[in-house]
Amino acid sequence: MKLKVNPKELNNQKIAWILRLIAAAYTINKGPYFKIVAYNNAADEVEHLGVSLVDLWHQHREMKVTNIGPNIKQHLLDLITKGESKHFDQLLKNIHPAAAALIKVPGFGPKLAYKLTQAFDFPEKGDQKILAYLIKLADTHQIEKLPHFGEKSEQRLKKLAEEYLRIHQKERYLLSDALQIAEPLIEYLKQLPQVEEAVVLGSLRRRLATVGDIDIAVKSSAAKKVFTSLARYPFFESFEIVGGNKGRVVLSNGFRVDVIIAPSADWGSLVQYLTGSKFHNISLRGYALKKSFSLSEHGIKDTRHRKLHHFAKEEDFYHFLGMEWIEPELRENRGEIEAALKGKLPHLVTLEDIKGDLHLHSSFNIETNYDLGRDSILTLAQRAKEKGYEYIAITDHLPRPTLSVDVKRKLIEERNKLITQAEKETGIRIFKSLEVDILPNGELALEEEVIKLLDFLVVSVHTSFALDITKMTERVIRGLSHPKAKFLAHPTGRLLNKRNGYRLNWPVVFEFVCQNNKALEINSTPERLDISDEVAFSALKAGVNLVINTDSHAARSMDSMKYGVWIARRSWAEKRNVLNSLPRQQLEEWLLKWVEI
DNA sequence: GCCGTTTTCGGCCCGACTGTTTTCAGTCG
Repeated sequence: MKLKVNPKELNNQKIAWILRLIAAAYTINKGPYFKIVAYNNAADEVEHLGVSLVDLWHQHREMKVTNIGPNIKQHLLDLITKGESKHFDQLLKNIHPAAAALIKVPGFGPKLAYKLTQAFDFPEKGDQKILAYLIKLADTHQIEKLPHFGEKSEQRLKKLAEEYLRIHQKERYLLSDALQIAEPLIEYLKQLPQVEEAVVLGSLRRRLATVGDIDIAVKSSAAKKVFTSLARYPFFESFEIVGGNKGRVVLSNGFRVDVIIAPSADWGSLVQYLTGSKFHNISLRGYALKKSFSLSEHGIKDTRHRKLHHFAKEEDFYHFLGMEWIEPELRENRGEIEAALKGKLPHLVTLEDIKGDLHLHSSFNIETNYDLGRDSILTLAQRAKEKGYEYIAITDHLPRPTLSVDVKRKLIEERNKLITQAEKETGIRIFKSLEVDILPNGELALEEEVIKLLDFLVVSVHTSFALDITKMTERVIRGLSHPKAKFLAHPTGRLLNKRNGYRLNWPVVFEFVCQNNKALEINSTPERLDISDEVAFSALKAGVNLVINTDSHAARSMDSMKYGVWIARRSWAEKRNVLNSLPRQQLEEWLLKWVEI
């Protein structure tokens, strides 16, 4: 096959996919093992990069990325500038295009894809068509005739292909949805007499914005009884036991839950191993290996004395390696192992550190084109009080632009009265604010006469998402330049599984935010979680301050704060990096200090 | 092909599961 890409549509995801394809080509061609590893490492890196590789090149003429050395870099530049790479095409020469489609299916590796596409006359284009052809081959028992294949593999491949067509193309699950499924199940398991402990594992424990499936570890020495009880849990579509200690459940809503049983003696090792991330564990093993230790879910093996050390507690597993216990949110191989060795891990911000919510929508009828909130200003303030907050900001959407300034002013004055009342009634400090649109040219969609009635402004982009990266960057910077604009809300506009969000030139935005005493929001709405932890991680490195808000349109949604805090923790945020962890007086000093730019 | 707390050469994570064949290859997390 030949690789043809449109440089304009080249994003990190596509680049990662191409790098994996090259790794697969080396595997098929029995190329050197280290090249396969190198290309896969490069793909992993690109996939987890906070910035777009293509943007990096266009803006700075550089591409300094771990695991991308001079060679891979040159090939990628060929793709970015010419849309093709002679070297890649040479490697892919004997690979059928259908093989590239087949390896997207979990369970299909390079060798299998190669064998199948060599043996049969697959269509060249269209993932659906290619998989349909595979299913037809299985149905007509063509595959089992091949050497090293049998009836069971044939049926397995068919099942994998069908599952991919049915489920896998679907989106990942939101963190919030996954927790709503996992938490009752954990409670159910914990109640069982044979169960000492039950926790979530994997990406859910590390609090990723979205997760592929749910893994739960159960501490028990009676696996069989646990499985029997598990099979009685309501809303199952199917239940099967995989190996001796693992049960796989598919819930009626399509969610997959794996339940792994471990005895208490090895609990720590197992939980460490299954929490991941894969990259954290690889890095940890690499470090351990230098000290002649081999790590696994069973414990730590001293390779010189062949002695296996067992760990009942995860903390002891890390301590044995001479490092601090690492918070699950940090386990992404972003330098946490080095920090843990030096005893310099960050003291991550917690939900209890949060003193207020600076992005809330009330039900006050402000004559806006956008959605109103469901609850009154007073209700929001009361909820804030219950949560132990010291302050909130009411940041309704702006009034319709077509209204006269007079009408707008009257609306705001009326609303200000209600805010003052609620403030008196609850003792919560309530800032008078609006969420103001930044127009495509960077102007704010609100007149100065109205702005002066407000304490500060939340600014955000709600229209014209398609501007190019340079124009969009100028736009948000100009919007943030208003002295009363204190932070950019949902800075990329992404909607998880639905919309990628616009691109910004982050170094430029970071610098502006730092130098002008502004902040970036982590929006805690489960469908947004914007900015991402990757972007927040680089933002904090650049010295940017964060605010974590819920953007609630109902009092109940104010509980979503935890999701934003988790994203902040994943980006290494400490309390001092999060402005709405400040006590009221200090927060006011920041929020109400307007500096002309 | 890339990297560096054994740093410019030598080494690159680990074990389980599955299906096939009977000692291993392929894939996954």
